Amino acid sequence: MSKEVRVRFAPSPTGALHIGGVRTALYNYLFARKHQGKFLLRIEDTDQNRFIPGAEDYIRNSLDWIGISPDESPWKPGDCGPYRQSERKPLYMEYAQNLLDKGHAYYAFDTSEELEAMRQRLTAARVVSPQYNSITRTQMKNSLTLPADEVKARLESGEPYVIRVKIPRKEEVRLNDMVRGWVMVHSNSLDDKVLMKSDGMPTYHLANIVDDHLMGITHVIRGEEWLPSAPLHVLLYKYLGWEESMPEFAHLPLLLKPDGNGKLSKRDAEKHGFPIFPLDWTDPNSGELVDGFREAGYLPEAFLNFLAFLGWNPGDQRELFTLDELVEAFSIERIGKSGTKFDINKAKWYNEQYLRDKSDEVLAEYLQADLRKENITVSQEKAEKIVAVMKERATFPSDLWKEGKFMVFPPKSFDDQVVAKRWNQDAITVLAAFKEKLLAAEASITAEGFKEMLGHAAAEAGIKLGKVMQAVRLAITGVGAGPDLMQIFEILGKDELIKRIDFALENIKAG
RNA sequence: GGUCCGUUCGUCUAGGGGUUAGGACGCAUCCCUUUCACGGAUGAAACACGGGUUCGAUUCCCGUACGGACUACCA
Repeated sequence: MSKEVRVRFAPSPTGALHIGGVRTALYNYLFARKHQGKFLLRIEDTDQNRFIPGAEDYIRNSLDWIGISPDESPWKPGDCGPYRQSERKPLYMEYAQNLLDKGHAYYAFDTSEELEAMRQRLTAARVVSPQYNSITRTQMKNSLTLPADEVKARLESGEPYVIRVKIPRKEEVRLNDMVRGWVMVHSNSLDDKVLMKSDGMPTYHLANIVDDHLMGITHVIRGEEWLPSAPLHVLLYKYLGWEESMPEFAHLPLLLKPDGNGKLSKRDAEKHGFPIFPLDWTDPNSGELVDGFREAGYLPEAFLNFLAFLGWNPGDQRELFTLDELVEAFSIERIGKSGTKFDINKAKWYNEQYLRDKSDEVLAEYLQADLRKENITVSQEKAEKIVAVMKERATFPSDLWKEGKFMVFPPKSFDDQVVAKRWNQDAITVLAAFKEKLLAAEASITAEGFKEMLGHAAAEAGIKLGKVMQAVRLAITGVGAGPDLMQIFEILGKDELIKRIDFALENIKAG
């Protein structure tokens, strides 16, 4: 039996968690659950300049919202803590030193100005890729070019330095990606990446290898943007002597813009008017608010289902999956290779499916919440009746109220087009007759009863009901379309109907 | 520019040497119906291009084109 599967989601707390990040987290979660493994969350906050307060909570809340909370995290530590890289700072130097000792890394003292000068020089010399590598490092200020005693002196004097990996000049690095198969790259296209920064923090490259190793990570599932640096990571595992336990890699296809091409970005959300972040986020610096799926009315189960299908499919024709069903069906082999354009229509469709699946009782709660905001009180019984007839046409819970206001408020005006087309003497006659019947009727009438009464009113006047039905709807709701009218009658009740008929008869001008 | 990755209906995708190239969203038409919606039915709609390999290629190989990612003391 192989060892326990352990995967991690490792976001940077630099702002709102992008939807692509949420998907990465989801796939990690699904993979872990599928294999009875553990899903951990590690905060990659080695860049202290980019730290944004609140971002960590945002990540936590986002994952909680869709029900994929990590088994181990900063707020639920397991045996491999701490789970924030900033708190693991003392750990990394040991491994950098190990690399230094083995000759796989070296000290570099170049200032950012010197680095910039080097790049400009190379660019001017038309070097195809100006980088710090096996060629250029011979002309820079580092422990490979400087005399040993000078290196020692610089280090002892407290001069800032970084530690760089020494990439071999000629070596083929290969890795077997679970999504893409064998990927090969020549070491001469890699550069001597910084491993330890001058502030004593590791860079992502060192930290992720050390932490994944220490945390027993078996599979690294991350975005495709990491693929180019994966060979470096493979090299690092090798140099650290961890080749045997190196995790497997799976690089996920990117989420693309809905129009044209390119990576999905915040701009697209603004441009198209739909969210690309799970929850609302207020930038603490600019105060700018970006919309979240949750606040826009997406149900977590719909969002989850939608997200799961962005780059993965079960191989059969099912579309609707609960989290548990996703776990059951998930496999990395079924993740696609190509980038995925973001289609908000599909997300809406998922939302409609899940919305309709909810009980009237639950839906009534959404309605009641909206009603409370407007200081309107209706009985739970009535709220449930309203949502029962409204839910077939709602995309978001807020539509229940937005589209169903006539259930509470009588119309003040009437749709001109419908008036022009349907409002005529027959309609007035039937409505008047219907009102008379209502006046004489019992207090409580069912939809069936209303239908019968209205039918009689029309028949007695010698008018076909179908001819005036829409005019009746107009009189009662103000518009020409909506749910079953008799159901509406039942919800409104006899007295309210009489009032509305009176108002309509007095206020609608014949077309 | 360089390195790497990718390319089936508008979109998400299934498939994979011989298929009427399947499904879903969206779109259109029809049915249901008191309207709209739901639901049902039907339809339009795709293998980027060029060479190979092969009896046969959308499928395998190589190019080309196009797209993307990466190319920081950011992750």
